[in-house]
Amino acid sequence: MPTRPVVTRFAPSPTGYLHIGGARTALFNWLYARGRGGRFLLRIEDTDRERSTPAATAAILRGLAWLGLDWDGEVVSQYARKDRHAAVAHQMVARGSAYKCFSTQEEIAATRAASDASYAMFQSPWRDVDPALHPDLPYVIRMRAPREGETVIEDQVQGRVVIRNDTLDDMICLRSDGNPTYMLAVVVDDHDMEVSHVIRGDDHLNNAARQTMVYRAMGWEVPVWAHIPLIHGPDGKKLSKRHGAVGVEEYQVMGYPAAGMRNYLTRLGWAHGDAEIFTSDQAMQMFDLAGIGRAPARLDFKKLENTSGQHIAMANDAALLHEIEAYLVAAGRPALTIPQLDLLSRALYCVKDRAKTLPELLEKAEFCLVSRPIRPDAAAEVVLDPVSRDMLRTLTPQLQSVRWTKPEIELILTACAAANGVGFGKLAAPLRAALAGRSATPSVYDMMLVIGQDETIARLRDAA
RNA sequence: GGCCCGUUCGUCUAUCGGUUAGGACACCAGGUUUUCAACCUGGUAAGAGGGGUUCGACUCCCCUACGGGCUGCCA
Repeated sequence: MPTRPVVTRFAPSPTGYLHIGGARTALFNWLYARGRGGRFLLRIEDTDRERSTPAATAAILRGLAWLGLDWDGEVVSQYARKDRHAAVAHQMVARGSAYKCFSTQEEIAATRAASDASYAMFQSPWRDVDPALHPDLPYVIRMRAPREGETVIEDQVQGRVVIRNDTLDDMICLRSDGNPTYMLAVVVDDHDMEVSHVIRGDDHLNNAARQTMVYRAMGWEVPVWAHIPLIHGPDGKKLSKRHGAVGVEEYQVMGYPAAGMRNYLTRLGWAHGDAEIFTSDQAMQMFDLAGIGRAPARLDFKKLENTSGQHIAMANDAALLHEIEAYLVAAGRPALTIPQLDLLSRALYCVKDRAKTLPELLEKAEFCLVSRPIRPDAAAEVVLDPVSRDMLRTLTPQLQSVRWTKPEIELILTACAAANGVGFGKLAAPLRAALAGRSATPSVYDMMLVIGQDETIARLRDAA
């Protein structure tokens, strides 16, 4: 295998959001390059002018940025390189490895219809026509693909794949409007960008054979191929809208931290022994093409949540706070005030290891984010049942008419318990049953500590 | 239709001819715990089917079934 600098790339077509599968492909390329001191490039495949949109490109860039997948150099627009592609196409014609075809789409369709085998490949009647006899009409440039022999793809994931040349037709390289097709553009760009490793979805495995022909025709070095299986939905079917979240930004809105997302996606369809939870730096060191599985992997939200939770727990507090702020923006939720941020940062130690997602973390930190003093009309509140109310009355008669948040009630009950020498669990049980949701919260002690209930704590200590 | 790829616990996977087929998530049971979460212990659970090759096959070969992809002037 030739040794040249490692250069990988991610080359999405801007027709929508950044697909979760595309994100994983980008991640693999990024890990491979970054782990080997190579370069990771980004190219937008926008040769299809009908469907490419600037908004889609922006969404893709946003998605990559959120996942922390940084690329080297400028974003390359494939469309902007159309002249170069056309030049190569004509160069191939000059070399005899491609030819001008004047058949129109209607003619091709008619030929197919007249044929017995409706699946028959189209064989252009212009393949061997003397150029001197060419009409002055619009034409496409087709590859003069070899009809004998076979093309071999040495794939790092799928192994050695042999494709008979007679099963490949003369693909179009240059459209009749002078624009290149994907099949030509991708090869020219990868060559010009000095891409050494093409890591992409296995839906391109067959294409690799045709693209190899272009490399050969131009005398260019063929890159190392690695065709990775696509991601499927939980039901094993191809991932689609009906599976719910397909775009990466949806995952950001659901509150998964980028590091957890990266870890999960890396581990989805790739393994390195028993390694499960790792940082991106560790992933870069471990990542290799040999560890990529050959079968499509299914998305498993349970495992994603677990991985996500472990990353939240191991996150650096400052970084986590920033991530939370970014999450709130992405989710369209109100930003936290400075005092709230301050309180939250103090509460992190007792809430971050018990949340699977960012919104869940916020929910468990509700006790320190709610505005104080708690007012009867506060949004997050509960109405006490008679038994619980009675309990509260034993210590603080003036509390009867006030409605409290759940954590607040537990706080009060703790003081209550301390005063009566009764265990909190015993006293709180009936009340807890009456509380809707039974949402998990940090320990009362931690909550009081965070919100500065030092006096209450002191009283508890005395009682104990 | 043709060609190509794939198939180990429910899920992600380890194994690269010889293992009681391992780990993780999920699940179940028990423990710990002043709540929840966390944590600890244990448990259920897998080589699609059929032929070969071999002393020996999850590992190699063939067939079948199932799943996926390509077969576009889409990428």
